[in-house]
Amino acid sequence: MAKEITSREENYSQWYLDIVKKAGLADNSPVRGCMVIKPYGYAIWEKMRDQLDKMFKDTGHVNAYFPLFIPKSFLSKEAEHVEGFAKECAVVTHSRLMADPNGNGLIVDPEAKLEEELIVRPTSETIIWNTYRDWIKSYRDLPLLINQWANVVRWEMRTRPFLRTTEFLWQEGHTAHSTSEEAQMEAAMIHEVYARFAEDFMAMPVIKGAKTANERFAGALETYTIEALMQDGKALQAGTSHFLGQNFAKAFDVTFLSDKNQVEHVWATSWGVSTRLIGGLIMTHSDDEGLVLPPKLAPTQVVIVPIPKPDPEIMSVADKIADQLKERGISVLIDKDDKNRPGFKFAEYEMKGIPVRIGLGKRDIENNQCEVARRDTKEKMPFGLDNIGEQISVLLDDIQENLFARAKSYRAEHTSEASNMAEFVDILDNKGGFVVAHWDGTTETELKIKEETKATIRCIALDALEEEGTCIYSGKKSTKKVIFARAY
RNA sequence: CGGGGCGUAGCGCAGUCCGGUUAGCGUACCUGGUUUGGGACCAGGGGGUCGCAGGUUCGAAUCCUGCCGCCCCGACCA
Repeated sequence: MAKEITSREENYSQWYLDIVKKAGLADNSPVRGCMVIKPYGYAIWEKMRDQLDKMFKDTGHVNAYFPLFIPKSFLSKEAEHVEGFAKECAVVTHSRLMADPNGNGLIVDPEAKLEEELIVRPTSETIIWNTYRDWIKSYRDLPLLINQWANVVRWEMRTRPFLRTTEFLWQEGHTAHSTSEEAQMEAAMIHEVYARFAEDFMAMPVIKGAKTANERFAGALETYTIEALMQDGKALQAGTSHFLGQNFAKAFDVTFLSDKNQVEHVWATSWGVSTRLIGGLIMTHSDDEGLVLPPKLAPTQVVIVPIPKPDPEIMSVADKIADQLKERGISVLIDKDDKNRPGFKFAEYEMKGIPVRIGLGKRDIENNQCEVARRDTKEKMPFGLDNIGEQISVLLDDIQENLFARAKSYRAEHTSEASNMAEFVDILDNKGGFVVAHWDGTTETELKIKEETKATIRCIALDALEEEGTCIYSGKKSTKKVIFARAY
């Protein structure tokens, strides 16, 4: 494995690509815009998935699976939805290949053209709502709380590993309710679940807010978002939860008989997070030495490195340490490699972001101790071997908290207020980060600001104060400040 | 799709301007030895349709024509 990664200061974007590659998270693939997620990257996704899945189930949801392909006609049933996704759909037109009569390998068999073309799902609202029509007859069938773990395809023009790929993995929740209020509560509740996951597990602070009409999901009445700030001062939309009103119910004619024997359309939500979270995780915590992972999502939390190399005496002590850690549910790897020297291994494990490294040599064993190094601060300290399990457990909690605190203080330092356009542009160009400013509430102003500064309204924070002010662009009246940033 | 850049060993590159033995370097990989508390050293070894297809030439990684692909910046987006 290569030794050097580009520093963040030199080229942030290259730094990111280097981390993805050299920490062994993903490789490019022969297919444009698609990546191979390698075992280590996938292990992180599995940790995220398992935790989120638990949170969804704890809030009453169940998993199901719907088809990858969607009949083309479905997509056009909800007008805004089709407008939002039509430009980035992969389309299946034929079902068969044949040998080229001219001898140039394989060609599409023109005889095998499909009656109705199929869309590879960019999201599953349409096929799911088409199915819900048959599942929902009575208010007693509601609420219907379903989640699916799946891959989706959006034909993006520019891609970056994890942050934006043509195919990506995600979960999408699709719920149906008998009242508007209940659906809105569901969307808000999931929004809260996402925020808790981001902060408590990813150690990534997020702002909870609502999207403006312009930035809303195609077909939604309200889109809630969690917005995170990356180390280069750009914002990342990390998860969204949508209140869809009755749009999809009407488009797919999904009705139920209420307890008052009235036919009504159901109310809907949908919500999702994707492998993009891994990109957010990387850009929130990692440094010029490599990946930094929060202990709660690290596939391996502790690695034990025998020094200078494995031998029976050291390995037997290492096994005992590992047993004590495993008793506490800590995932631990004992390095059994006898080829590389310790210094090489230290650098490798730092590159992979393993939160805690234990160095164990004869000298340590004589003193009944080991050398413990934490990835987040790179500090090293001796730990006694007695009650090592408890000490490491406390340390892992401390690392988790420290990463969150560090990210929060970065965000605080990179959140500014602007009272006019000059200040606004100055902050964006020279400092980056979130810029809090008054906005007149019109899409027109929002688009002008985007055009002139490349900054978008990330969200209207849920906890934004009502206050009189004037829009930084138009000078018109504003009732609250909103959060702007340049974003991924 | 616009503007830049690049295709030579797994990865990173030199060689191309000005054609000429067997295509080279670093790293990674394999073998042996000495090493080992922060990215070791020595010796030996394997690995290449020089992006593809034509053309010019006694001779092409190098010159000409066409094509393909990738990366970066922008518009679009989770």
